[in-house]
Amino acid sequence: MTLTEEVARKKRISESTIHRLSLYFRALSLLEKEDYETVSSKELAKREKLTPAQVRKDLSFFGSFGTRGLGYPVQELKKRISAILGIDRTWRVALIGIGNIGSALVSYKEFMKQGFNIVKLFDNDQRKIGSNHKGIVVSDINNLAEEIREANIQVVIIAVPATVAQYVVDDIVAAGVKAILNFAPLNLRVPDDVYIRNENMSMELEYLSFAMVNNHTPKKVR
Amino acid sequence: MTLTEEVARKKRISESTIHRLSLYFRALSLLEKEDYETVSSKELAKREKLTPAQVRKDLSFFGSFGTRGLGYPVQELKKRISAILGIDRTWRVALIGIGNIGSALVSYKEFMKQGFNIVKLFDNDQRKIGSNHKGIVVSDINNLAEEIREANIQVVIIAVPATVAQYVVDDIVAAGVKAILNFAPLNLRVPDDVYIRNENMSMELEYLSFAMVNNHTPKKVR
DNA sequence: ATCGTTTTGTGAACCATTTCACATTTCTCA
DNA sequence: TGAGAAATGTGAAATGGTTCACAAAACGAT
Ligand SMILES: NC(=O)c1ccc[n+]([C@@H]2O[C@H](COP(=O)([O-])OP(=O)(O)OC[C@H]3O[C@@H](n4cnc5c(N)ncnc54)[C@H](O)[C@@H]3O)[C@@H](O)[C@H]2O)c1
Ligand SMILES: NC(=O)c1ccc[n+]([C@@H]2O[C@H](COP(=O)([O-])OP(=O)(O)OC[C@H]3O[C@@H](n4cnc5c(N)ncnc54)[C@H](O)[C@@H]3O)[C@@H](O)[C@H]2O)c1
Repeated sequence: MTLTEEVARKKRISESTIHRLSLYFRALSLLEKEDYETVSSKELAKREKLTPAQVRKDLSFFGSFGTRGLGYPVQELKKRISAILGIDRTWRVALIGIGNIGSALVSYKEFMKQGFNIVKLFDNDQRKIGSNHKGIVVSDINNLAEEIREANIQVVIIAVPATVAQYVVDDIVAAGVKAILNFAPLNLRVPDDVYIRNENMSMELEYLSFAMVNNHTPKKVR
Repeated sequence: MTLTEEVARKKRISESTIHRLSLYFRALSLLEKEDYETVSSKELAKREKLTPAQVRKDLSFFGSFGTRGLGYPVQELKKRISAILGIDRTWRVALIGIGNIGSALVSYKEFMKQGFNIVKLFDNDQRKIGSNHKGIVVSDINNLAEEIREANIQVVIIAVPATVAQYVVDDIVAAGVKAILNFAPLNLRVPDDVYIRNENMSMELEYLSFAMVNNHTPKKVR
């Protein structure tokens, strides 16, 4: 068990903290490009609309990375956070459903930059199977289990219609995949040892709608 | 001021509660299709991986919609929630940046179903301006302010490269738009009276990565 | 070397959200 | 009509997350 792992278990790092690590990582990437050597919790907070105390507390869960009076070393902190998030490596990703959203995702370069390499595509449409997207040939969903295992896939992105998503997930789980990012708007059943996250775009639009109709003044904006 | 508005102000409804209303709405739509007349907080909770107490508490912020011993009337509750969320009406939406993700979003039927009608498209690429997507002709970004006002746009979706997103947002804000959904991976500056939400896909992948590397056992899964 | 300034790291206090637990209501069936 | 079962609605307790406030550390200027 790594140190980070130990910490995460003991202190029960919250989902919000993890999400904010993503924000810090993004801000640090920019600061690095802008040739900053160090950055204070104040500046980091300002850039992501958070509070300095929040930044320091989040980081303190994982160690003590800063220098009092100076701030945090940009490059070093960025490396540390990427290690904590597990994006200091590459993950082998498969994408299932090469339709509207699937095709967009294949072309999304940010994923690759953060270590998520899409190396397999699957669909069940004969017109799509065999076609080439960004150098990857679309495989037949019927060969899912076999090809997932052969290609050593660790993460699967689901971009199929909601009506078939549960069947597809069942197959993915059976093939041994433990991490799933789901774009279909429904709650998928998976065993306890499989991590699944949902990307639900309607939710954010509905939040905007609620805010407008109710004149909502939330304590915090994400 | 509506009743709902009053409630939202006084009790300071949390972001999590609002997000869960979206989940309830989704579950109720399905229950309606399955011809359920009523549903208990227990069943609703099970379908969205929440607790019955959570469901009841959330709903109780807005009124008392159920019948003891019976549960909640499916159709009625669905209507109530859509009124609370402000999706019992249509919103006029413009989409800016008709690239990979933009094109996918234009074709996404769920938005329309929930009252978000994409009625305007903008881009700055001459090859795209004038082209037709799902019956909508792409406008020149240079006419943004004028056309946004003319078309009475209330919500804007941003799908342009991160490098230009701030400029685009500034123009949108100047045109009087008060609600923005942003897909570019950066924190955009907007005045306090403008609602902005970010859709950040890397965040969820990074969460999965963190979970795998750290053997994370969160209290709650979204 | 010392002083004033800056900024981290972190318990403790505070605040928000979730869960508990139960009185209350309604329904069903005898 | 009454008894038992089901399930809501909601204060109160428990838990979890954020902010405060300050001691400690490091730096730069003199
Ligand atoms: N389009 C969007 O912008 C958008 C946004 C958010 C969420 N989503 C969700 O993403 C999913 C896909 O949406 P879309 O607009 O890309 O739809 P789409 O119809 O364009 O694409 C779906 C793809 O899945 C393939 N497919 C169907 N059944 C399959 C199966 N059993 N195995 C493998 N592949 C199969 C189809 O051949 C098609 O290529 C839907 O669940 C949708 O709700 C879409
Ligand atoms: N592709 C994805 O799956 C994906 C996923 C998540 C987020 N995003 C984000 O969404 C944004 C768009 O990504 P994409 O992959 O669709 O890129 P893209 O390059 O395919 O599309 C961008 C579009 O914006 C247009 N554009 C550029 N400058 C403009 C301007 N000043 N005014 C109006 N239009 C302008 C371009 O002509 C192009 O059509 C990026 O910020 C990206 O990070 C993309």
